[in-house]
Amino acid sequence: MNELFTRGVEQIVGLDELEKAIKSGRKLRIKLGVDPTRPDIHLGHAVLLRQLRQFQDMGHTVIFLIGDYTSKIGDPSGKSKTRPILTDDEIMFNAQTYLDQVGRILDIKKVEIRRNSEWLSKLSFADLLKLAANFSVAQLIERDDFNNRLKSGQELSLHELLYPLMQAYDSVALEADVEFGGNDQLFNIMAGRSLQKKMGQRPQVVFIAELLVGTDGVKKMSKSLDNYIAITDEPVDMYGKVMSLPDSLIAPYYKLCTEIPMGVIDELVKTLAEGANPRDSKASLAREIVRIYHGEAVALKAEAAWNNQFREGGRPEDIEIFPINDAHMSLVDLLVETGMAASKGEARRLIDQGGVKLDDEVQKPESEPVFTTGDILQVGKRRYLKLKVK
RNA sequence: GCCGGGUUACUCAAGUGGCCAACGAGGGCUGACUGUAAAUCAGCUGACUUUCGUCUUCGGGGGUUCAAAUCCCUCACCCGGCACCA
Repeated sequence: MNELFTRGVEQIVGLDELEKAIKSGRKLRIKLGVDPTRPDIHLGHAVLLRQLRQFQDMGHTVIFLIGDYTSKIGDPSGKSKTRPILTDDEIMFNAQTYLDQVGRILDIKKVEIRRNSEWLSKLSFADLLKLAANFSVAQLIERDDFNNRLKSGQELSLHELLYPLMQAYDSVALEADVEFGGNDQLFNIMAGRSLQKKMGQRPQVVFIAELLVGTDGVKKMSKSLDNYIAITDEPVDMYGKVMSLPDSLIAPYYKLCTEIPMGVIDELVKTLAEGANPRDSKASLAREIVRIYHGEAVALKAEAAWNNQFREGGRPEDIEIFPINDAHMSLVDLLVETGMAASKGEARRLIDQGGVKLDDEVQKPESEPVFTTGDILQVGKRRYLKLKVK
């Protein structure tokens, strides 16, 4: 219970209010807003979603707010550029994909799903002006991204300036008690808190989740940086991506991505510091994470497959079969035809560099193999094809 | 509408008439090493060609020149500023 307010939490504004409310047994309305721009949910999002799940299990109501209206504007959060405006179809598609994935973590049947077009589309211009009167320009441009853009002479549209206002109004419309978000959402969520106050509502508690560092070990996990582990990743990929993490991320990932008790994690960190092999703890981390999203049996299987392929240098179990017509075709052509190389030039390069194997035998530029059914073509460390001569 | 700046390969970014298939960085790929798909090191990273070499590429189109990413004209888009309109 105590961990609920600390583990994976960067900041809570209104912690006292939250504790009191929970003690009183009141059912809380917890808002999570999403701009349905990119559909892949990854472990970084999961930190927050899993926290929500805990609240949900305590009987509180999670409100999943799809920013269908606001996404037509484009949230400026963390963006140096104005986002493109999405079409209705794209929004609907992304939102559905999002919901499907969220269902792996939250009990989606108990989630209240709302769209902010429900109320935002009904606001008149006069309503908007009234709302806008609650904020000063100085307050809005205080925000970092806005400020930076102004200073560096970049474009900042008026409609973007209004974004925090709309998100704040969402909280009013939903009568949210708590709003969740990453730290890039701090400003917007705070705006909601103060607008609620001004409009005579109980101000929402601001719950900011900790950021998860991506697989590169440096930047925050995000799809656009391609350093993410999606919760829909194939088990073996998921396992492998965790194994490829820099050792320094073992503890943070245990803390943010699993429910292993903190005491156990601290113990683990200690043994690592004393020289234990990080691989072993990383392997159990990988297994645990795969287990959460795919189940125990699959996790064990993924581990076995990964060990076989990468630790023991074996082949993966299921190799795709590629049919070829001519057993005497050149290796270069074969590589291009199978898609292992994008061009003949690239195929030659791969061969020159010793990256192409046929049945475990490194192929030299001058070799002219004759292919037979069942031959295993390998490019690099992890691309395999089984040939089938017609 | 006017003035100025910009548009270069996956991304950022150098290059201002021939030495440019185009510096550099990131990314990607391959190899070595490793507990690892990490870190580090090395090589590669437009297409065709065994090699010599040939061809296409620097926002689009047109032109000048023996020769253009580089000069001129024109069009499109982006960024500033100014003006016009309120």
